[in-house]
Formats: sequence, C-alpha cells, structure tokens
Amino acid sequence: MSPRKSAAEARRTRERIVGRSVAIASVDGLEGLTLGRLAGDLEMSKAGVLGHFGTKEALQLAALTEATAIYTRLVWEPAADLPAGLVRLRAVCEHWVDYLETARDAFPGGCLFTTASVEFDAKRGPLHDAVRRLQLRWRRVLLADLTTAVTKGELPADTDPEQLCFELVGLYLGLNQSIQLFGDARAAARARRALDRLLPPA
Amino acid sequence: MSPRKSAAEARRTRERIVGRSVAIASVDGLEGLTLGRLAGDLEMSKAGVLGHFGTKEALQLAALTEATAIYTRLVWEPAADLPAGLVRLRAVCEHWVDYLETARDAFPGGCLFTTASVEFDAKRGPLHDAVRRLQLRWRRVLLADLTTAVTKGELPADTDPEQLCFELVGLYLGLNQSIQLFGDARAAARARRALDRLLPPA
DNA sequence: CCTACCGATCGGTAGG
DNA sequence: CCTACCGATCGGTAGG
Repeated sequence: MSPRKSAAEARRTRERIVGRSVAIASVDGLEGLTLGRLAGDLEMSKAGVLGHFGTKEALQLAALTEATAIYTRLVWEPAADLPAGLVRLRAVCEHWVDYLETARDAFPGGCLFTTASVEFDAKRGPLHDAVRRLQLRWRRVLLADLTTAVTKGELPADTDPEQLCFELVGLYLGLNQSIQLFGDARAAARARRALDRLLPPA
Repeated sequence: MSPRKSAAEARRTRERIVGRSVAIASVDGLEGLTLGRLAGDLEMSKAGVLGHFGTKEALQLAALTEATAIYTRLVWEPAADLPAGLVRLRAVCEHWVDYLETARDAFPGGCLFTTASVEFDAKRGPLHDAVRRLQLRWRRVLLADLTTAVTKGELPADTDPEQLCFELVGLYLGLNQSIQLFGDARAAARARRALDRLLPPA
C-alpha cells in the first residue's frame, strides 16, 4: 500500500501520466489510450491513474493540452519576438518542419494534432471540439501573419492569404505522412523547398 | 436458426459486411471496427460476421481492399484511357478532388486511405504494410504521369517530379482535413486553384 | 449463419 | 495511490 503523497509529488505523478499518454496517443491515437496500459507502463494501479483525471475523456483532453504546450514551445515561442509578417511566418514554418523532423521523443508516432485531427474529424463530442478548436487557432495564427505580410508588401498584393494558408497546411500534412509512413529522410528538404516557393524571401 | 445459404447469398452477405465496415472505418478507423457493432448494424450474430473472414484483421484488410476498389473506380478508371502525361494527370487530380467532395456515401468519415494512413503509420503489422503499399502504389502512379509530362515537354524541363508529387499529396491531405474537420465548402475550389498552379494547362 | 460459451480487457466505483 | 470489485464488451471457438 502506497501512502497518499504530497501535492508536489501528486503533480509529478500527473505529469508522468500525461507525458506517457502523449507518447502512446502519438502512436495509437487518443482512442488507443487505455488505463490498463498506462498503469502497466507506469507501474501503478488503474485507479491510481484514473484518480488524477476522473474519466478517460479528461485524460485524453489533458494529453491534447500537453501536446499543445510542446508544440507552442517548439514552434511558436522561438519566433514570437520576430516582426509580424513574412519574417515571423517563415521562422514559424521552419520550426514547424524541424518539429516534425525531430520531436520524436515526445511524439514517437508523429504529430499528435495530425493524428487526433484525423481520428476525431468525423466523430462528435468534446474531443472533436477540442481538436477542431486547436487546429482553427493554429490556422488563424498563420493567417494573421500572412495578412500582415501582404499589407506590408512582403507578399504580392494579389496574394489570397486563405489560399496560401490552405497550401501551407497541406504541406505540413504531407510532410508528416512522408516522415511517419515512409520514413523519407528527404521529405523535410522537399517541404523547405516548397516553402521557399510559397513564401519567397522578401 | 438461419439455414446455411447458397454461395451467391453468402457472397452478398460478405459484401454487406465489407460495405458496412468501410463506412464504419471511415468514421472510427479500422481499429474502431468491432464485430459486435457490425453484428448489431447488420442484424446478425458476431460469429456469423466473423465466419466470412476468420479474424478481425482479415476483415480490416478486406475493408481496405474494398476502399481501394471504390477509389480506383472513381478516380483512376475514368481517366485510364486518356493520353499519359499532363492530360491524364490533371484528369486524375480533378477526379480526386471530386471524390473527396462527393464520395461521402461510401466514406461518411472521409477518405479511408487517409484515415488508415495516419492510424497505422507508426504501428507495425500487416495493416501497416498494406496501407503503406497502397499509398506507395498511388504515389508511383502520379509519379509516372509526372515524369511522362516532363519528357513530353508538357511541364518545364527543370521540374522535379518527386517534388511535385510531394506537393500534390499534401494538397490532397489538406483538402481532406478542410472538408472533414471544418466542413469547408470552399476547400475544393482552393484545391483546384492550387492544382492549376502546380499543373499549368499545356 | 446460429446459440452458447471462453478468458481477457475495458472504463469506472467503493472504500480505505 | 492501493485492493477488490462491477457490468459491459472485446475477439474468438465449439458445435450444430
């Protein structure tokens, strides 16, 4: 019998659970998460795992939140202080490619947002809503810098920001597939080449 | 107790099972298929369902095979008699967009290949291998017409067919996301516009 | 293609 | 955070 732990220890345990959940969900999807597997991996009881979240759905949402934090830290924050518009946009997109290439510690099965987006795109419920909201937020961030870049004259005046945003997202999804399904080491270079064409340096 | 049926009836039953499986997998993934749910939907016993395939994995592979047949019929065959190169390539890509827009009867949750590709990209086993092989075949078909188009002078001589193929696949994945996750009715027009840029009419 | 069953595992609860 | 459960469901088998 393990005694009740301090609040700090409980927080650490929670972080361990969430981290492991992100890794599992990256490979098997958020629906592939099970309390039994988590308990086994972390050498705790199922009830011990569940106690931190209450329901499996809350655990899945926590994993999605953690994935967002990782993504923000690796992709967005390093570019946050750059000037709005093309400069920041290009930096974000480059971090994006790096992230897909290298974030395999946290996401051994690839970007959790991409996995979750496909997994829940046709299902209703809180997870669908959360995934949709996160993807929408991300598209809006891209769109804002795209619009600024056009306003500033960094992109041609006849550029359609929504069209370009659509194409950037496609690039990202294609890169994720090339890396994950085919292990294609040249894919990142192709994505960068396509970026150079879509977002020509001013 | 239902008596044993004739071979023709058995075949029809098998087709019903596979068709329903494709629709379910389109929404919930091939791992979301369960014998119990299929049995309920089709008003048969679980053993009756399983008897046609032997194992759940064989049923999943059968669903993937059927999805391939639908895809081939809608996207590839209508363009098969066109001249190789840019003309056929453009026709295939246009069918491709139409398919994502309209094939929601067979695939209520969107393209099963895209779903399955993300679902199994990081898992090992026969389903991973089958998904990978099908995606590879499809990329090779695109690549062949791209190469022919360059040889014929229908695309600029400095075109990199693999680069263009990579970008076309990304377009497709982005379109699937826009339709499925966001229900964006303008996405198909955006995909066509991007196609016009990537594959300019000769 | 059915009934009747198998062991395993699912998410979750009670109580400490 | 644990043990000890719960009913439901999983894939699959035996036998007809």
